[in-house]
Amino acid sequence: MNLKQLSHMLSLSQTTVSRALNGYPEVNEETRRRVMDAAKRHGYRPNPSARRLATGKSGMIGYVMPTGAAVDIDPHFVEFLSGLGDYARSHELDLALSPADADDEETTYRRIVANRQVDAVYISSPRPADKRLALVNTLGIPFIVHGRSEGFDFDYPYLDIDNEGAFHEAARLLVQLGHKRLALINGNERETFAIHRERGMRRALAASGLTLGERHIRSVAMTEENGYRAARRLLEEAEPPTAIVCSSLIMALGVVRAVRDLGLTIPGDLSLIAHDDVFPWLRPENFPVPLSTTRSSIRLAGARVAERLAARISGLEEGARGEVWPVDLVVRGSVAGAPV
Amino acid sequence: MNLKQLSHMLSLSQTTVSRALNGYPEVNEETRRRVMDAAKRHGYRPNPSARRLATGKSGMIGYVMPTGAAVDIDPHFVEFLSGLGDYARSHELDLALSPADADDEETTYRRIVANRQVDAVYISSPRPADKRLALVNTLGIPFIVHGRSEGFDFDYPYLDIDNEGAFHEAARLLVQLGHKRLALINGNERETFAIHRERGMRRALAASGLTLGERHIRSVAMTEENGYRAARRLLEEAEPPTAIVCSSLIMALGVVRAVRDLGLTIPGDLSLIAHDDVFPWLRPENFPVPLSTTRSSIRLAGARVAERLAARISGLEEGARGEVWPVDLVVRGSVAGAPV
DNA sequence: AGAGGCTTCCAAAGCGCTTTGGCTATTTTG
DNA sequence: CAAAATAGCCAAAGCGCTTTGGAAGCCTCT
Repeated sequence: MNLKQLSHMLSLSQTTVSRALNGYPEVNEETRRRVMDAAKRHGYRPNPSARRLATGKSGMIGYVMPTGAAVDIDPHFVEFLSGLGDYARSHELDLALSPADADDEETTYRRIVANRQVDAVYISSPRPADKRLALVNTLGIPFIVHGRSEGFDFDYPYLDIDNEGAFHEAARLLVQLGHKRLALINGNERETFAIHRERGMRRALAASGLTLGERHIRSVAMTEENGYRAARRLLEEAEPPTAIVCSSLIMALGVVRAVRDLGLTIPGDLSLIAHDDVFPWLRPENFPVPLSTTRSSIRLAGARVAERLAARISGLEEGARGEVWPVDLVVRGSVAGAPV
Repeated sequence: MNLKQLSHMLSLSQTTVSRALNGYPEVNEETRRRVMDAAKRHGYRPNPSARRLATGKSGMIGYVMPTGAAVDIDPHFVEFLSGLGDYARSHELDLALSPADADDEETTYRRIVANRQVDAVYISSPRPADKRLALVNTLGIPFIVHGRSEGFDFDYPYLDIDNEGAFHEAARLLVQLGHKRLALINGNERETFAIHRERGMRRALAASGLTLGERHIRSVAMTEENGYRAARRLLEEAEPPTAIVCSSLIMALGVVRAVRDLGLTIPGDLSLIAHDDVFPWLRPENFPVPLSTTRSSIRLAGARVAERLAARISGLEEGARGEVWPVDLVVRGSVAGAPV
């Protein structure tokens, strides 16, 4: 059932039927009802390919997905996607994942924009002065960044959590508990979120005259193994930290294992706080010692990004509005006063 | 730059240019070279929307993604996607994720097929007599199932791993080591892979005159917490199992925690084998006691599924070929002879 | 030399929608 | 009451590609 057939069966022109269905004003309300009704009854759905060709809109949200044998998509992505999809579904949007060579995403961005394959894109895990940002900004496609970049002379729309504030609070708590030697096991130091977290932690320490030595920061890919290694190195030093803040639950698994291997205990010898993106399959309260966390649902973020993208596509949202979500500090058994 | 302009600039008809570009025979080889050359020089790329409208082919692989507040996409998905994307990239295919109400995926399948939004789909986590299979089969869109279903009167193309064989081997090893009370912590019992694993394990036990009692099987969603709970229940019974086979690494985390909480040891009191889909961020060799696993890279499976879908789209693959990959049994420290 | 067959090209008709530019009544306005 | 505005509808022109149905030119064959 296509427009032609439908309009013929209603003895109306395609123009009128099209307009009736798309809510244009120049059509009699009763006619509109007739049309709407017939469309529903016959299950008419406009062909998206045709509509896309005519309007240039695709009804899709795009994501350029870096791939390659050496590239690991991180498990956060699926949770984010889950939220994004949840919203997208209710608004008849589909997602287009365009795999790209991790070393050359630009070509792919240009292609999907030139071909009008998607109405908007979202960008994740931005770095300072991230080239993708500058690119989509000049390409002029609606976009939202999940996270933040830095060092641009233009503003851009983003959704981020208050990483700096979160880690500031975490560190502040530890300092208040008497800890003097803190360490940070961070994610990739080239990503903005990691920079912000470090910044927040330093700020909290500085407020009490403490510092975060170079040897007390580890920036690594967020795997269990890296968490373990980082923790071992830290804890085997001459003056080991008495508290660690850690950028992910998965790394925290490794930290806990390291602590055990060294015959230490949490929170007796070491206090631990980790950031929790809220995975259904790994929960901080189920750690051997319930883990204190800075918590923010990445899934909700996905839904919100989808919502804002939809708003941008339909012109409801404009400008470079940034949105920063506060992060909960959830204290559980893994923190205690500094050992004497 | 579109076809019209290009053909005009070459003083050829659109027909000829189109044919030259698409490799049709009815065009002079020299003309073809001229056309190809000019196309490349001017960076001409056919508009996919137009092509799609004309041909009905979209250049996309589809996946219907169940969503909803209660639906958790499992972290395996992202690894699979990673492999899929890796292959898709090299063949200029994009992925279309269509979010669907988890209770009504049919509507979405019908929509993407009717609208010709994708050239092929893949189906994951099938169940016996899975409705999606029957549906796509009648809808007549190329597809591949990742996993297997059962109980159909038609064949279908799939890629699966030898779950039954894997768990058979795992159980057989444990039996050979003298274990008599084995338990299985499985995934959702309604999914075929879980059924196959149970079947494999039962078969191994039966071969030695042993059985797997109802109380020695737990079928749960694959989270750390569920692994913990299942293990506790099993181990707190009057006659606890001396060996557990577990369907996922994530659940195995929980099992390990339960064992510790009960003051038991691996492999002294309990031998443990888990299935490993090969995540970059959680490796069995890094468990407190290196974990024995049945191993199969889900990422490679993703790449293979993409490859076969591409072959099906272009007509290179036909029929209902099933492909079953063998699974490695990797023995590490977590298994030992049954306690005396 | 004329019929038949290739080769190589083209004009034009889709694909199914949106949108422009009218056109005809009907209503409002001065 | 004529003129102007408005409401409601339509025909037709795109959007940019593929594909159908020729057609012209040149060979080959009898």
